Amino acid sequence: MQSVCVPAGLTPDKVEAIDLSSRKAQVFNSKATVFEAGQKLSSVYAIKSGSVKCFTLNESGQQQVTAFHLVGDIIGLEAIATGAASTYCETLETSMLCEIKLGSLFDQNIDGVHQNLIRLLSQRLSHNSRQYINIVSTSAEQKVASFLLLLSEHMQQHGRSPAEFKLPMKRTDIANYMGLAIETVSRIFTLFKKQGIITSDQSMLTILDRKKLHNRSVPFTTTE
Amino acid sequence: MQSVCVPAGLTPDKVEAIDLSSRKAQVFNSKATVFEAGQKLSSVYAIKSGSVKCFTLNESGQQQVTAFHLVGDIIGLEAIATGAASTYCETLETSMLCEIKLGSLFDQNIDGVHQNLIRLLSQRLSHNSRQYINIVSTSAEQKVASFLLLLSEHMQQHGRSPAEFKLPMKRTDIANYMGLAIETVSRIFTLFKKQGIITSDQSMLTILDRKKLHNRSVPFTTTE
DNA sequence: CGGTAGTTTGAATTTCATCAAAATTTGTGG
DNA sequence: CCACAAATTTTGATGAAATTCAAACTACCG
Repeated sequence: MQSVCVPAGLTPDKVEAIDLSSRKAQVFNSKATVFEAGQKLSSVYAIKSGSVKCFTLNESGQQQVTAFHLVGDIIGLEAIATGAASTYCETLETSMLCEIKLGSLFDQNIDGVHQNLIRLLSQRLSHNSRQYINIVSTSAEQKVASFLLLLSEHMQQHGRSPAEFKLPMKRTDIANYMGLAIETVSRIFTLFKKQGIITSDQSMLTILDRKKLHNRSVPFTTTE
Repeated sequence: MQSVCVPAGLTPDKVEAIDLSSRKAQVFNSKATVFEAGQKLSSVYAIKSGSVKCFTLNESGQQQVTAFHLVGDIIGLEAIATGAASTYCETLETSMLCEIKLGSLFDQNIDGVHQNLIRLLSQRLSHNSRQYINIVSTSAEQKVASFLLLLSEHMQQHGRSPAEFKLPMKRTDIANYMGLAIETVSRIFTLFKKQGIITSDQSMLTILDRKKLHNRSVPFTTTE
């Protein structure tokens, strides 16, 4: 998961405080487009609730998922340098996003917003690096285990249960994101279920044995 | 390759101009440690010449390469948020690095250095995203082709020949970075040689047929 | 020139993708 | 609230791709 992190020092709330004119959150239906690749973008968006996926399209229209973002994340940061979005971004469920005009972050250094933004971006780089390690790992089992643990951590950091949460994305998206076939992801889920590591009721996931899950995950990204 | 990019608006030279006291570049021998994971870091480093690899270590001492950085890159950006390096960083050859104190970037917004740093970080995110796509692609051949093209682009952006350059890293490191076995990387190199796409004399690489190489690369990351 | 590190090549094995079909879940209209 | 259709997930069988193991070969360094 790229940047499923609490943006320390630049929480959505703090950022919103900068630009009062755009503090109101907008509601997006499920599968709504937040922005498109190449689109001129002069804002970033804080996710107040819900979740989104970011992806690119190749010439034959196939998706490649590059990131999932959940509550508390800020999206569109990649567009600051060029002024244009580098990926498509679509809600995975009904979501509330708060638009933050870049001008408000750039023009004046109110309340140290520059430093906060720099820290947020730096933090995002660390998270990307960690996610990179998860993906590069050769075993599909490790990839899926690490993916679930990262989601779980994010939930915990946002005051939710790390043991029980909803997976907003389809298996297809997970598979695509992890560079695996959907069948492989499915098989690993059933394997973990049989081994009593997780259970799932519809899209609710329960981590029964965190330790075992951790043992199956990528050894480089140990936080616990 | 994470961030093999010209940091537009924050070239090493520009950044150095901020903090005159630390403008002098230091020479690092090959295989020298620039910083270690967990080490307190209050500077970033601009690569004036040479190259480095960043990696993590797991409990059994195995490396996982997370990035290569070449001339023109700035390293240590991931440490800004936490104040501590998140990876080890080692030179791949004799290199010259220029230390840039973070204080000089943070304290005052001289010459819009804040905005420049923000742009640089944002740009890095885009590059990571692109590299992510290269890695997630399922075919080993695509991974290696994309890797070579990305290196080539970086060389061009730094005024060097995009068709002929030195690979500073070992096959082992490339394989590790791409999540492949070293034998697989080797086999793909020989395949590309047999097909007249590349040649290599020792560590010098020559791209003979850029178009073919591009056809073999990941379809999502097309710049050309 | 000899020894070590690094690379290449071949053969056997494992892992994962693909294809096909069944089972389950989700969404919709009555 | 239920029934039906569509979408998604699961499961099994097969094949392709990449890893592993082993050994030979080459470059590099004192």
